[in-house]
Amino acid sequence: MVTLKDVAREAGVSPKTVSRVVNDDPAVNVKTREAVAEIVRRMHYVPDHAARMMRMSHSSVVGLMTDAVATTPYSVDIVRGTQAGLREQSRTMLIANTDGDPQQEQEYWRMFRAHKVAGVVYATMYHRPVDLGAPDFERGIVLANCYSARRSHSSVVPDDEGGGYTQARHLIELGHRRIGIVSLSPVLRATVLRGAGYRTAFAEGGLLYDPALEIPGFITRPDGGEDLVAYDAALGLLRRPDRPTSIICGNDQIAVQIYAAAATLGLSVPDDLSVMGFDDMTVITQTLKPMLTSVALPYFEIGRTAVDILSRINGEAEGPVPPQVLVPCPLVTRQSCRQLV
Amino acid sequence: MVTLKDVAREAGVSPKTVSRVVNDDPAVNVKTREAVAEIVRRMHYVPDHAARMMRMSHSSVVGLMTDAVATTPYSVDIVRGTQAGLREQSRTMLIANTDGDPQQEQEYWRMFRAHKVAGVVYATMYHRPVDLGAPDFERGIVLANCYSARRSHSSVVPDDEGGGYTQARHLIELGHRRIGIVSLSPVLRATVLRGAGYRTAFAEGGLLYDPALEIPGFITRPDGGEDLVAYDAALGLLRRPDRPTSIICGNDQIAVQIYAAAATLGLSVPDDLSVMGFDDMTVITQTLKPMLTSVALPYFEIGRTAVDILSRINGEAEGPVPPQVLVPCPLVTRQSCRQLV
DNA sequence: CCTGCCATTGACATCGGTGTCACAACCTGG
DNA sequence: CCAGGTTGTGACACCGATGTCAATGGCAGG
Repeated sequence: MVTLKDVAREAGVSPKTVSRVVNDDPAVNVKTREAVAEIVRRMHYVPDHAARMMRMSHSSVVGLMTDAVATTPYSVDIVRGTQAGLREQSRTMLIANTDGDPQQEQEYWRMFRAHKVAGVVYATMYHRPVDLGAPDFERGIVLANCYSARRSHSSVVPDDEGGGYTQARHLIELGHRRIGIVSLSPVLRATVLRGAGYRTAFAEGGLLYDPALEIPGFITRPDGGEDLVAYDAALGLLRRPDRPTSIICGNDQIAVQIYAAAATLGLSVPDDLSVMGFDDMTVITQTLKPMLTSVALPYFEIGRTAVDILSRINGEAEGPVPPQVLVPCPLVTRQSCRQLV
Repeated sequence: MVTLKDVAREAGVSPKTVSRVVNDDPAVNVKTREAVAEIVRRMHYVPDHAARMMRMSHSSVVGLMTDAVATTPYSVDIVRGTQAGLREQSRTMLIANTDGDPQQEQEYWRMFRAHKVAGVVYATMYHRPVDLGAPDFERGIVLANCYSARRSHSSVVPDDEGGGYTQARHLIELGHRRIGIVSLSPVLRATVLRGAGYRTAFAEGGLLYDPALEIPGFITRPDGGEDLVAYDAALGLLRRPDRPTSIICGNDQIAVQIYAAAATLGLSVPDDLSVMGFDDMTVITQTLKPMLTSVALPYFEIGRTAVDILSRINGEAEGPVPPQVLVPCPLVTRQSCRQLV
């Protein structure tokens, strides 16, 4: 391990001067700076993070605590987004996955303290309220994809209401007047918010919201798990005499089953039925025939924004600290929705 | 921040004694130990990672370098598996996602050095050879889901050959004699290995391998991207007069399109056609109607095993350091394959 | 009672950086 | 030519832990 002192000896200056060069302190003569910089390069000197951290009493590492990000495949994009944001500040992150276990979570909070992380992004798999177990943690905390039940922390969440609006609006603009909805479990906040979005779009388009056309595609089992019943839900909708010309899905998995139901009934997508997904899981949306039009969950952007807010909280960046940021859910148009004449 | 000294003062002993207690050094009187331990708890003392790391000149953090794990959704399970392994050693990981950019990769190697990570798990999205740009890195490196082109590092990879064998074997056991294959791009190592597995199983079952029944489901564009053409490939296979009774897929996305092709031709899965996936992306396998039988890529296990090997390399655990570990790909039976009478 | 060993504890140096402050050399304007 | 300022550099202490080694006290054996 080559240290400051080694470089200093080689360069014939004091360690402090090398430190200055490494840290871009302007109070160094240009000639000295260049000479030292050259030697730093030549010797492959890398400042010791531990020593620096010890002296400065805080780290350049940010903690990322997640509950079970991995189970919804694309929510890892929160991780990617977070990292992209940190990279610009040349920081890294320590990652901690709790699998939803409070015990593990406690453990990881302690670890974050030990590492003196510069802040924590707390991300969840579902858009939901959380109540951080009062972790006596001095640095900033930002919630990603979840929000504080007691409004004690800033949060960055997808604009589910806007997403629902976008779904409905697009179909209405294509001329659809009878729109079915196969939604997520009604207990989810996303479902409620998107419902509001649908209603707004319907009202704007002069459509009546018909509760009979909205059916849950997932049902919650007594054990807390969920069953995907979108296939049956879709059959129910599509066998009605006044069957909808299009269906809005709570997520892309539901759309897969809608396709299957349509195939079963001999209906063609999009000729006989338009289908609109949510989440934009490319593994599904780009794989279905025809490819699925969907509204994307902006996970990457959520992660990135969370980092932004974090540096504001820590006073490293200018700008206000909003209690909540809504990140828009963009429409991704593919081939599953058709214009009605 | 509560320090050793604070605890020592409070306990009326020297800092060194507190250190001994915290580190379970047996050379401490039982009474002293208990008294100090109590105060440590009461004061919420957490040892400063930076100071410890500096003194010990290595960290308890392991680096995880990935190329683009996020684009294949379930390969994040490598991350989860790695973490699960580290947790048992009460370690954490620094995560670095290079997006396949060598420049970023260099940067992150430097950072890992700065952090004095205890080792690195280098994971890739596809099972492929890699050539680490000779990072002058003293600690252990283990490759996950990839292997060293120059055999210079240990690697942990899925047993693709075994996986292919498992796919074919299961169908043969169900009585299938005409088996179509819609494979991944032929340039992938996985495709070659699984091909070998198919042949072994075919030979064992007394089947002839017919090249005309194997068609790529992905084709590589000139720009390096890939197009999913499994739908057309499947139509080709299924329109043959001697159409196969079952199809082995290179991954689950291909299976989605096989289902679509079958629906187009009025064939029912599994009555008219059995379909066997690969990867076991639950988002797909549990969503399709009927649910897809598939062979799982054991990403979680790969990550976990990599951590194991790493601690052997670093001499923290007993056991030999194998140059390569093959992790088996287990069969996950669902409803898409049927027994032929 | 003395010697030597063991169990326990503490003083001190040290890891690799950075903050503080002193100091030398060089200006600048009166 | 000098007071007062500016610029560039280094000496030194310190961050919080742990390794080394010495010191202390108790006890067994001779």
